[in-house]
Amino acid sequence: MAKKARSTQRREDSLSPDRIIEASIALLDSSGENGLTFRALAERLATGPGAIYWHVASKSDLLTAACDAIVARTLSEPVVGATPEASIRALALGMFDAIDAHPWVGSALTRAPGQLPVVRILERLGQQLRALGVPDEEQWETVSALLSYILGVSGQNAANAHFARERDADRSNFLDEVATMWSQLDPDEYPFTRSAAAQLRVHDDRVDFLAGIDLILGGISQRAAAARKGRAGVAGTKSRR
Amino acid sequence: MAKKARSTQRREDSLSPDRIIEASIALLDSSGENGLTFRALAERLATGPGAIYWHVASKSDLLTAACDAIVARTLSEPVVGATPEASIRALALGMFDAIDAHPWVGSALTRAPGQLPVVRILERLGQQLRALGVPDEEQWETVSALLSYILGVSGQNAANAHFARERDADRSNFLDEVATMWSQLDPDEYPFTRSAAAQLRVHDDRVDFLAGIDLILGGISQRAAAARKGRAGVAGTKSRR
DNA sequence: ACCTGAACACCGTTCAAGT
DNA sequence: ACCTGAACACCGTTCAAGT
Repeated sequence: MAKKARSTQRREDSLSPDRIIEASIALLDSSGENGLTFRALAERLATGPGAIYWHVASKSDLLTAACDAIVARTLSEPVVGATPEASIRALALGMFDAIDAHPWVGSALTRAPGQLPVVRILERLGQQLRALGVPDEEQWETVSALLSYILGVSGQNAANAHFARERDADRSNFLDEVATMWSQLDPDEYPFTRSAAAQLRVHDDRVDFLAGIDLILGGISQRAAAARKGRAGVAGTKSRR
Repeated sequence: MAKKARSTQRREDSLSPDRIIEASIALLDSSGENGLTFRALAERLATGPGAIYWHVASKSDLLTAACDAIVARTLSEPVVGATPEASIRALALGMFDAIDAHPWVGSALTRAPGQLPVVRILERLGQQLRALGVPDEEQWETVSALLSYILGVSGQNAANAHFARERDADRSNFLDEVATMWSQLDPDEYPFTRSAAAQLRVHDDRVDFLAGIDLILGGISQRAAAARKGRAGVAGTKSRR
């Protein structure tokens, strides 16, 4: 057999960042956040823990890279022809579903501020806010609000999934435990939470998530309306902040 | 010397959950999230790691308890006579400042879903939403949105502080690094993020945070206005969702 | 009832040594 | 250039044994 022509030919099963990331995703999906271990990973890749460090700088980098792979996949469809509001909703729901499928992505996102996976989301949101006509000076705080909300829900979802895994391996079971705890709180001190316990049992995370996005979008459009009115009416009276 | 009268008298320096929690807070404030260690804690309390387990069930319980102590302190002032909106703003800002002073509280909150510290915040928000006249069926999703946003910002702040500590011990230095990274992104793929890099350098977290709260409050009032209009006008046309 | 501290079963990371 | 795997410096948690 003549040797292969390609000069950078490698053994099919040799290590590479991509193979390591794929194995990490598989491990995280099957065993949760603390299932990702250099030793477990090495076993899965039929190598030693040290080998992985040739391709990857640290565990947190690896987690961020795995997270980024999921985010990039999720944001891959461009969503043409929709209104900016619809695009933001679609983008947000896409992220929600991705985190629902891979809860560890939620905590990875909140632990990688300003890193590539977060930037991908920021960019998409920002472009839609521009399309929506949000004035330049308000774009940063508006995109920050949307992003914080999305990351907040992500983190909560991840934490719920993590707790459910640790405690009883069932998620609705865990929510039920929390609801029971809430309904046993002191009625004088926690009237709202007690009544909310019932809602907690029947709520739909996805619907609640979208309701929050709509609330923020509503705030954006209200602010835009106020700005229009301000421009049309008398000078600077009643301006914001 | 006659022995003291109190029957449950203990050595002044004996262990108690409270002393352990205070020592934990001191440790977390001075050495960050992973400064809290049973060995370091034991040394500070002049005892062994095993002794702590007599009073505390696990590390995550301890972290939640420390977090709860800060949250309870922060929410202690009742804020009388203010409008519901102003109360929500004050409450949110209080939490923001507390997390700014104790960044580890941010990540502790996001890792304790449905637990006491989160419930305290939920309750206060919920009571103000009732005062605001948000209808019963909308209270849950509204309070969820506010809470997710607050927790999202908390988590981001905690992550920023954590990263800054790990990398260069200076926070604005870290934001500068991120801003530089953003400004070097591909202009075609990341136009928004590149232009946002400038804002990142000069922004004020606290102002941005409040702007997000105002956006959500705006969405709430807009929804209320739409509901009033719907009731006054023709039947169910233009109803939400 | 409360405390001690050694021991267990793990971690991430490094690094001399190999190919 | 890439891989091996033992070793280092940690962890949280348990538990027999003490007072």
